Amino acid sequence: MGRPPCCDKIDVKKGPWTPEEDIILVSYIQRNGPGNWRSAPTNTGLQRCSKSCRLRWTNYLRPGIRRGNFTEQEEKMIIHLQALLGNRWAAIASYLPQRTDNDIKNYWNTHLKKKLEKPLGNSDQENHHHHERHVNLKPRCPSRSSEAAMARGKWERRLQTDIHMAKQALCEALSIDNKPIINIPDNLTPSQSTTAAYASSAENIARLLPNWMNGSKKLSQTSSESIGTMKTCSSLVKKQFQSPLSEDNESSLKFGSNCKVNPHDQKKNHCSNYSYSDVTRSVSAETSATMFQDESKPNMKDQMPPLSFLEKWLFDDATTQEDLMNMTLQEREDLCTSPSINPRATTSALPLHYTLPKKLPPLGQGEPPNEEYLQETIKEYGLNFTQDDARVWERLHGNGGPKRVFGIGSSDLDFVVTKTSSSSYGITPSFVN
DNA sequence: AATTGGGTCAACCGCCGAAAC
DNA sequence: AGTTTCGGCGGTTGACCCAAT
Repeated sequence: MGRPPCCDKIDVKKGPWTPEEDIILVSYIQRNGPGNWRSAPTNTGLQRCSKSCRLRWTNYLRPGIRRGNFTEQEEKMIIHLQALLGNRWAAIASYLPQRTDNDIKNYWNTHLKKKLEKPLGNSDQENHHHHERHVNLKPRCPSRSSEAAMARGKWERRLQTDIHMAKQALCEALSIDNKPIINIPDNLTPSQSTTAAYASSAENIARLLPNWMNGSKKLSQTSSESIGTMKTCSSLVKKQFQSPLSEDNESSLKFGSNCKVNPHDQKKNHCSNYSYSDVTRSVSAETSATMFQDESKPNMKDQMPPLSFLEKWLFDDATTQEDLMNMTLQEREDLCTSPSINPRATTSALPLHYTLPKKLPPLGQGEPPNEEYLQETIKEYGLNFTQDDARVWERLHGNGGPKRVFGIGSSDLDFVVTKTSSSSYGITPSFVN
């Protein structure tokens, strides 16, 4: 005997998700956190398989997702990373925190692949050759020995790890200044960046939850404001969740007066069917991103820092790339831990690479905040710290123990729903074992 | 106005390793 | 230890849109 199945495979619904289904799923995730997909269909009454729920969340509903309008920088990064890593879209997506692997894959298949195959103009041609140089690194030639291929595989993995480590170090170092780190291209206004139907996930959630940020015209500026708006949202969600498969009267509550929405018309109407589009604009992706913790995407102070050495390397600068390529692993590690890049690195013997746990514990099972951890964190940030620090946690507990998830509020889904802090200290109990 | 063909992208499929029983 | 499912991933499909004819 093995595991019991998560859902009845016979009555599973397929095809596009309806807004009602989205609401049900979002509500469920607000209560239970992402990760427990197995129980999602049974607990919500959704006629979807767990896999479909997970996919819907990770590719579409998850906050912090930006859709469409790939910037030139993103495009270059994808091209370079694809050349370096191949079609490992999940790995590539980990360098573009706001993009899903599915989106990147689609964008590659529909835009970039063709673009690179086409004969190009002068400036593009350089990129093309540049790209080809990378592509040619790949072990395509069957005459190559398997040892060479293996060595290359190892080298790629090491390089990937190194890049990741360096990026995180840079993220950490640069985010200390509390600079705005969200990476919205200059040429896009907030509304432009979310013009597509179901454009940003913040928009999605707001669409599903009309009072999501009710009463906060501006972006939430203080934590109390955020809490207030979250309260509104939360109570609404609770209310909705009590009768998720409700009839028209409730769906009109959810979607406003024009709520007879055919999902396939959404693209046409560009959200005009929804009465809360203005409210939606007041929600930054960043704000909403902190309200959920995704289990598959490292939050790691999520966004990219300003153009870094590594980004330069990823984008254009062949010289820089060669420099990095020529570095030994040790040298690259030194770069990552250099105090000039990461002032905090000197105090830590721990690797900067921190992998987020894949699962969140069920509500109520998180451990209480650890005193030692709190003291260390307060020492590091003062009393007003608002984020957990995995590095501190790991320094105190090593790799064996339970791991703390980044981010107050972001990982504390219980808080989002119940509005009661999970701990008297105000930090989240989001541990995994 | 009708048809056609290419572009786009959400969602499904199948595989694999890990986890649960 | 063996079986079954889950979760994650990459490849693919098919419905929809839109411009060209």
